[in-house]
Amino acid sequence: MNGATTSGELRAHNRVRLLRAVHDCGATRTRSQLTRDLRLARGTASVLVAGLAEDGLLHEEPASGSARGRPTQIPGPHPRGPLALAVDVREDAWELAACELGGRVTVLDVRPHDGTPEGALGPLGEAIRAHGARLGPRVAGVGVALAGPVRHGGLVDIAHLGWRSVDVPALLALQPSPPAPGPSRTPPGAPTPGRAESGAQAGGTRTPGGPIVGNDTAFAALAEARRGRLRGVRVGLHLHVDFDLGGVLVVGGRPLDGAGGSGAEFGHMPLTGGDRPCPCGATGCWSMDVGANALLRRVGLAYGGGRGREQAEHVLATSEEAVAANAEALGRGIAALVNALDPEVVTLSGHGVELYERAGDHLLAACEPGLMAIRRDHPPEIAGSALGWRGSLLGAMESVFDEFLTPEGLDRWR
Amino acid sequence: MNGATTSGELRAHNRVRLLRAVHDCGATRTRSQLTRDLRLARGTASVLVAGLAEDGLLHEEPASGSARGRPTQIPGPHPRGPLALAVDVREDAWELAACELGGRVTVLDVRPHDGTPEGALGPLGEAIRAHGARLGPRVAGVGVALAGPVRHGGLVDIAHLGWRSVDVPALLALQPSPPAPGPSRTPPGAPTPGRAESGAQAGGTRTPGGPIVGNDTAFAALAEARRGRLRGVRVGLHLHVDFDLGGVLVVGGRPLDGAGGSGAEFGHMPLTGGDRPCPCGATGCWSMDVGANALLRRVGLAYGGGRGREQAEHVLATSEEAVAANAEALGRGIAALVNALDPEVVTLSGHGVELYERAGDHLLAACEPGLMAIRRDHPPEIAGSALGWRGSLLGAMESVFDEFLTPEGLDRWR
DNA sequence: AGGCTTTTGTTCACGGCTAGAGCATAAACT
DNA sequence: AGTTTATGCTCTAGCCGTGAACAAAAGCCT
Repeated sequence: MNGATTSGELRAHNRVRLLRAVHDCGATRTRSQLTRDLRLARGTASVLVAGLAEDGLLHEEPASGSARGRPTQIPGPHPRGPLALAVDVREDAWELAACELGGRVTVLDVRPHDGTPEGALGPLGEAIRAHGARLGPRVAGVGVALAGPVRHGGLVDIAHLGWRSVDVPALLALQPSPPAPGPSRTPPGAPTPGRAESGAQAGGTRTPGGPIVGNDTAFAALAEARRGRLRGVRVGLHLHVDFDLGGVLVVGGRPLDGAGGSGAEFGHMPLTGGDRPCPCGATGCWSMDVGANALLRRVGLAYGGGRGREQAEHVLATSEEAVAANAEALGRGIAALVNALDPEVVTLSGHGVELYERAGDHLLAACEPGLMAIRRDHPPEIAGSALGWRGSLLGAMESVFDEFLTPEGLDRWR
Repeated sequence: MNGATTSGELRAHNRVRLLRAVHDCGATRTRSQLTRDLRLARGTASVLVAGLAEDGLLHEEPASGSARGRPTQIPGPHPRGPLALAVDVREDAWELAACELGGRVTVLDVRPHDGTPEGALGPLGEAIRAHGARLGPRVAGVGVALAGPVRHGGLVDIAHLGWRSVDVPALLALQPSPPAPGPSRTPPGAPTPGRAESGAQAGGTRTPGGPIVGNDTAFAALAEARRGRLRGVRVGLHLHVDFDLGGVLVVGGRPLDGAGGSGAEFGHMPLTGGDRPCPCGATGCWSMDVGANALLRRVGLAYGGGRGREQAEHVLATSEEAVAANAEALGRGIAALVNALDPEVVTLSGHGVELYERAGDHLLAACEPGLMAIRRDHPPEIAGSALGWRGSLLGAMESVFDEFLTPEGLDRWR
């Protein structure tokens, strides 16, 4: 990603590499293993670990198993080290968790809400601020997953809930308060040297000092890339089925966000030949034919507005026909995307896992004829998510650590 | 991209950065400008330039304009420096060129061919070998653009020409001959330390020691990203219209290739609701409705097989109706891709430029209703390519320099 | 139990790298 | 002709990772 050009940046770069390695393996590997993984000299690793422990970023504990030589230690999260606050906001409830380096999750709060921006985000903001005050400077950042396209700056649209350009950071009241008027330490005209200027995040967008707001599908894909079925996969396609369908390409371990921050919208391509108007404003979107809303519509029940999760699950469990129709629509769209993008693996999360388990044959049968001949020889593997419904929350965490585990992020730590 | 971890890699990394900067600016910037661009100390730049000149990679010439202080020099290609051989193979002819660092192109040969693999690639291979022998060790690599999906290893399918798994490196006879039996300097079991193992290229695929074979659209997109309208654009969409339609996403300056090397196939998604079987094996592909073949079909002329370029150009110039239909199909597909991927700019090359000039209103009118409401506020700019029909050739060059301008690539230079 | 082997952590001299200061150079400006 | 300005060159200082030598801490063998 980056590249050090001076000796000083070298050190910073290797600190990041080491912390990232600890985080990515879930704090399971020993110091000597990490030394080999990163091709460091033992002396270098020694200095790095000592420095990071000194800075309250790492804490070594004895490895449990015992081998032949001198016992090694396992670097893990420091007891007073950085925490990522992660939130998954669904159409009907939200969940808030604190995550250590390495990925251990502690759920702090789960609450249902009424589907309005204020009803959902007001209490959530309070909860975040309360926990933030308690945890103090340990909070390295806040990541928020939402079930709709997110534009840069944190503006969110959830068409079927009636959210239009909802300013999530503002409603969460997590914007840093504007600088108080009066004498300032730094003169107003002074440039801020060495400050990273990119606000782009893999799967999320950040207002400076505020939360990283991202699409749930993109975050689920990010988690899948780091700790799930897409780990080590160079090009993967992740599809998240909830009330509707989200899809995003994962390249080199990160989901692609678009120019405006909202790129995880494969669901809004007309891949299944339908002509039904979509709440998004376009027509015949793939997303109209896959997901809980499509299941409910298929059996003639009311749908939309983020209601009916139980009913949809009932349909999923009982209506062979509705499930097959959903799976077929899913398969046809997958074929189109596989043609275009040639992913190595296609992963399904949310209801996608059940759709694939219960009607995988329908899915594959609908996929096959849509593939180019050259794709049929080596079609991508289609697999259920390894993370289930937890993906979006984990992805929100990863987005925070992605920003923290950089030379600039670490610079801000104490 | 990469990241130095030791002091030695640091030097290699900075050598690459400097050469890349020279190449990317087309050898137009002065040494002092480059020093500032790369945030190097003047002393460091001095050492680097001297080293690169010593190695026959760079040659400084006095800057033409004159300013106040001591005159500075412009680093450019060394007269005996590396050359990229670049080839654009179309359905009916090919073009071979030699390219210096900085991007100056010297066309070496242009020849029509009969559309068969042997007829096209046999003479081309001869030409490449002849020029390769003449230029000797200056040849840093060979890049070949082809009008069809390219799988890793250089297997190419051009459905409408009847090419099926054509082994391009073999037909070009550019595979390195197997090592001669007998005593070898390096013992057979000895590992090759520090050797890069990835064969993946942005927009191309390489057999070790052989040419980099890539899709023409992907190469055109690569060129557009480096020297055209997509320069500096984080997420762009490039569409190349020739006999049919190719499309690829450009992220961070490089077109996305898929897992198997062939990712530039947005043309083979069913975006326009057609049901015509496509030679690719799928049905209703977007590519059926855009391009020279679609124009010819529209007016009832024979099409396919890579024939009829002149007729298609005539239709393009005269048939308002056929052009409008093409432009509308193009617009509808663009809307779908913009929804899904949120590009900052959409660029058109090949016939796409003329389609947009002659029927831009039809294109935009067909695009608009397919967009999500949130995309309509800030739709991406749609622009003709800055490189015209030269893109694929230039992209083939860039793919060679992308591989050469790495620490490993430079290591192999003398 | 005691010595040996194996593996890892620690320390330190060494070479390589870039930054930055000071000086030399070469043009334009006055 | 002297001054100003921008750049190139040279050298020292400081930082970094390497790798070797040594210390430490466990298992293994007799």
